[in-house]
This record gives sequence, C-alpha cells and structure tokens, in this order.
Amino acid sequence: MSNYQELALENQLCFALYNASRAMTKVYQPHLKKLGLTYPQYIVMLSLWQYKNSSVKELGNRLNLDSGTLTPLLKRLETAQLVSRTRSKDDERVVMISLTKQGQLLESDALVMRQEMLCNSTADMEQMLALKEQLQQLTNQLTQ
Amino acid sequence: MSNYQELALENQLCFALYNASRAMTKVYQPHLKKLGLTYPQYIVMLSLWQYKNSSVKELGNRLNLDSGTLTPLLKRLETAQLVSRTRSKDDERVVMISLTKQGQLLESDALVMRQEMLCNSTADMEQMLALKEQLQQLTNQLTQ
DNA sequence: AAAAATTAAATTGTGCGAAATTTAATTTTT
DNA sequence: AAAAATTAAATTTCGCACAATTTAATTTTT
Repeated sequence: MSNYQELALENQLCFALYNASRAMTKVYQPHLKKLGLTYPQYIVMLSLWQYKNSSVKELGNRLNLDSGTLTPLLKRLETAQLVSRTRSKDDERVVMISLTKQGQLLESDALVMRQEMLCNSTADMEQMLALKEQLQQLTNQLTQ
Repeated sequence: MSNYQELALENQLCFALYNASRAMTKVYQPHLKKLGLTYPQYIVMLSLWQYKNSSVKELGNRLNLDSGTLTPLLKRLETAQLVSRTRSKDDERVVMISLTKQGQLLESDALVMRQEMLCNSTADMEQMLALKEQLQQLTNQLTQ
C-alpha cells in the first residue's frame, strides 16, 4: 500500500464528477438519438426553448461555452433545420439564433422523452433535487 | 412563460452535472499544465499510481473508457516518457502499461499540486466527501 | 485438429470542448 | 474624424469521448 492514499481514485471528487457526468450522457444518448440530437445539442435546445431568440454570446454565457464550441454545433442544428442563424441588423457582429417551426415542435417530443426517462428511473426525486443544488453550489465555488 | 418549466435549464440535474464537471476540469487545468498532463491523462495516471502495471482493458474497466479513447492517450503518455506500452508475452492481444521512472516520480508532484489546490479552496471537506458519495451512488444507479 | 466464436487493442469517423488567433464591426479615445 | 481599443463570432489546432468496424490472437466447439 502506497502512502499516497489521498490520490486514490475512489477518493477523488473530480473523478466521481467525471464519471457521473459521462454516465448521465450515456443514459440520455439513446433517447436523444430518436430526437436527432446529441447531448450538447440538447442542452443548447433547452436554452433556446426557454429563452427563445438568443445571440451566440448569450448562449455562451448561459451554458458556459465559447464560440469555438457553439459555432459548429449551431451550424449542425441549422443544417438539421432546427434553428436559423442571422446577423443582427443593429450590430453586424452579433449572430442571432432562433428556432424554426421544426425546432419549436421538437420541445413537446423532448417533454415526452423526459417523462419516459423519469418513469424508467428508480431515482428518488428529492434526492436528485438536493444533488442538483449541491452541484450548482459547487460550480459556483469553482468558478468564482 | 411556457408551460414547459420542467425543461428549464436550472431544473436539470443533467445540466448541473455537465457544468460542475467542466468547471472542475477548468480548476485543475492550469495546475495540471505544470505537470505536463491533461485532465484525462491525470485520471489515467491516478489509476496507474494506485494499481501499478495494468492492461489497457483493466484501465478501461476502472475508468469506464474504451480503447478508442485510451490507445491514443496512452501513446501520448508514452511519447512524454511517463509510461511504457508492451505486449504481454502470455497473451499477445494484451498491451501492458507500466510507469517509467519519470512517471513514478510525477506522483509526488501530483500530491504537492493537490495540497496547493486544497489550500486555495474555500470548500468544506465534509460537504465535498458527501457530494462525492452521492455522485458515486448516482453513477451506480445510472449504469445498472 | 479445423472451424467458429470470443477477446483485446487498434483504427476510423463524428462531435464536442477549450485555448489561441483571426476577422470584422463597433465604440472609445485622442 | 482618425487612431486605438474593444467586442462578437469564426477559425485553427489539439485532445478527448464514443460508436462502429477491423485486425489479430486466443479459446471454444465441433
């Protein structure tokens, strides 16, 4: 036994987080496939369903993603005809993202998907809510 | 206000997890850079420091990563002279990964790094431990 | 022992994620 | 108003993740 037990994998919060995050993605993945979305694309769509028209910058601030990630992702959503991208008349630097009719309609499919996932889940709702709040708090601590 | 509040970003455990995981990576990143490691490379090194010589498959099982991720990552660690990769004599399919002298020595640097990070942190240790355990439980639920 | 099945790793291809740089538009300063 | 600074998005580059396929070695079945 090493005297470096502090570095043991099962003692690392970072590793637990890394694992849980990827496990969550894997649970979503087959359901999202039916909607024609990847996991990050789903996150972007959540943001658009909630806040409607947004600039790339606004999306980036909300999701903590930069244009290097968002620009190609949004182009793929545009190709899939879920969003449209137009330069703002007021400020030509700004690209506004809006939902197409198809993109809007996908929200109800996403809701159905979520219901299905919750029904199949054995997880305790209260516990999940508590965990979510602790994660939000951790993120705040880490990013300040 | 939409009647789709259930899909609001701030209500999603998956989004909280996604954010926290990336925030954690960003905190580690500058420290790991000094050690010449990326975050996933650090995770692999943690596993090797703890369990010593391992096959690619063993690493994959421990870290929930497949050869598509591990093979190129391990080749980079080999180029950095932190690990060596050798085919097993017993079974030529198996590639054994072992730490080089340099790779072994890096463990003490990692320990120092971890101490520095903890000192700079305002986080409550007990709370972090509790969160880690909840995440491990969540991962178990998600992967069964 | 030969054929079939299984296994371990590598390879291929797609899509993030993020740092760093570039381009172009707008704003601020002089 | 011209120069300098700032801003928004795009681009470039690197390294994961992961699905799917391939390759090669080993094991199991016939």
